[in-house]
Amino acid sequence: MFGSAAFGKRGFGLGEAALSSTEKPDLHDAGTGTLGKAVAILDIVAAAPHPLRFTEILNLSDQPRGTLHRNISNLVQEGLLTLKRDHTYELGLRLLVFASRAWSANEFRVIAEPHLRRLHEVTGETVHLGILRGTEVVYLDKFESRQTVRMYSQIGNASPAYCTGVGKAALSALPQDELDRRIGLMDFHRFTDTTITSAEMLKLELSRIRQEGRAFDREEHEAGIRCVAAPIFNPDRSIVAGISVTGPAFRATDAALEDWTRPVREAAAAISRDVGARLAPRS
Amino acid sequence: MFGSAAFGKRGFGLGEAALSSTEKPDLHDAGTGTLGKAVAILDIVAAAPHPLRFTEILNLSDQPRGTLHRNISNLVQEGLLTLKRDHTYELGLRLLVFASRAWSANEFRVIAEPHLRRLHEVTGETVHLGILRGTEVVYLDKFESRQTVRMYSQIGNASPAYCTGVGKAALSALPQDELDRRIGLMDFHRFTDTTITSAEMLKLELSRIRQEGRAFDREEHEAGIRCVAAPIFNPDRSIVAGISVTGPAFRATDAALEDWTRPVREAAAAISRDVGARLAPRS
DNA sequence: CTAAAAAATTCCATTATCCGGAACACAATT
DNA sequence: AATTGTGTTCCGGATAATGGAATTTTTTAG
Repeated sequence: MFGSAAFGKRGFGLGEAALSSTEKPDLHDAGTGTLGKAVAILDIVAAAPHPLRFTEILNLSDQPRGTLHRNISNLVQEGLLTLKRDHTYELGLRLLVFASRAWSANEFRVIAEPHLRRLHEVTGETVHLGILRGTEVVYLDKFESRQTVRMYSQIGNASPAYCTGVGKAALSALPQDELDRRIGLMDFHRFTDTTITSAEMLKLELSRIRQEGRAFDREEHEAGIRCVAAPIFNPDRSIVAGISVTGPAFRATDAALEDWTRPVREAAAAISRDVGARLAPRS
Repeated sequence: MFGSAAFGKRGFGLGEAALSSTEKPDLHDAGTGTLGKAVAILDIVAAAPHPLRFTEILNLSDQPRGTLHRNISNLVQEGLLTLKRDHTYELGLRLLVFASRAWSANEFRVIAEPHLRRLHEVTGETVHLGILRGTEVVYLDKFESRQTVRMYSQIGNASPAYCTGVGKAALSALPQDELDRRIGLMDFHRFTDTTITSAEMLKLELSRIRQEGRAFDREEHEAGIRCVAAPIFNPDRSIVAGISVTGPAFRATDAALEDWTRPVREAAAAISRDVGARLAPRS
């Protein structure tokens, strides 16, 4: 299987980000000048299931040979891309260095951290924090029940929003027009037999989530994994995220999910509150 | 039209990387064209101890207002930088997404992983894998003794090579001329009272390390932390890295470090061998 | 081992793109 | 209202990116 190629294209961060209000409705500007071309290359290399050679990148990109070669060379020079001895390319180490800082300095994450920890202690299960970026959820933090699994395996991962608890919770906090816009960009793919596979199903599910204030994921993304999630957002919706308690199906029964609902909601509310207070326009 | 001399300046990754041979001793080339300027901005934001505003970045960079503003806007648009509501900038989420892939797909790391795990099981202590990048060591992987500390806190971190076990081990594997070049770029800073603070001291230490085939860090970087490390490298030195076993001073006594030496050296040798075999020019 | 094909890299005239000084908004401060 | 500091936009000009084609290197085939 092969993740749908279509990336969101545009940058959503925390600030201006989440609801891109005054955006020209062009959904197809393929690259903001030179930098855009460079990032497009990184995207191609990142999305590939195996290390790519020059010509492979050439075929996947729309840049002419000469141009592409120079752009790649620049990326290598900057340490964002690496040319290995076997003539294949890898994402560069410098990205790790940047990401390390991006993570540890991220204010939103720092604010949420104590609440995550508490939620983990209360439930004893794995807790995730994810933030909405276009139509995907990017996992920002995680507290694991059993630490046998490695952390990096999840943080920074981007999953489709429509089939994860955190993603659906976050979507439910978007204003209607913005939500519709994003749903329009989605590309529904069936991962399991409970996966939501149409805009209609998703909208129905979201209205239920809005009413109940919590979202479930009953093996919609990965078989054997279930969770409850709740939305996090600040007053002007410039930050839209979610938090979840996850467990293996045999432990995360309907009853258990019901039990976790209150603590998850409370943690989410607490984070929303703190974020509203500490990341206000003027501080 | 002479061979080589191809890629220049800086890019150190895995491939051609590690010994960048024919380079002018430029110390601070502030930007390879447009991309270089963009990365320079990311660097400034990453290095800052607190979130920066536009004017602060302006003062720290050598780009004129108009130029800087446009470059920053492009970065924000690409999701590599985030403009928050309080007018400060943060590194963007997209860096996390890229780094997640960069880490999980990194061939060198994947090859080393089983050896790291084994070393951790044998010693019962924390094990680090770091790769040399210029004058710094970037930590690529880590197996912790007690999993209470979070992983991300170390992976992707870049530390000066001269004051860490992994760094010194790696440096010891460089050819003399390349080593001299890099030492010339170093900026010695005293972290503790055992920190190496001059090129002479470092060279002396490195010759000892080369003889013994292992490097110590006796609280040179951080008080209370000691380790033994061994170098990893492939035949042509295009990959230069190190592996270490680390512990708190009270446990990592001289005797303990001596005990760990053999397993560390063996793990390093095994990784070097595997890397030589699997990342050969022709595969 | 040699020949042929494919892939990777370099070249260079053209022009699109980026540059950057300066003017313009927009706050916050007095 | 005046002032200062900060962020954003403009636009002619120069630089740096472009991309087609030639060259070199690597790989495959004979």
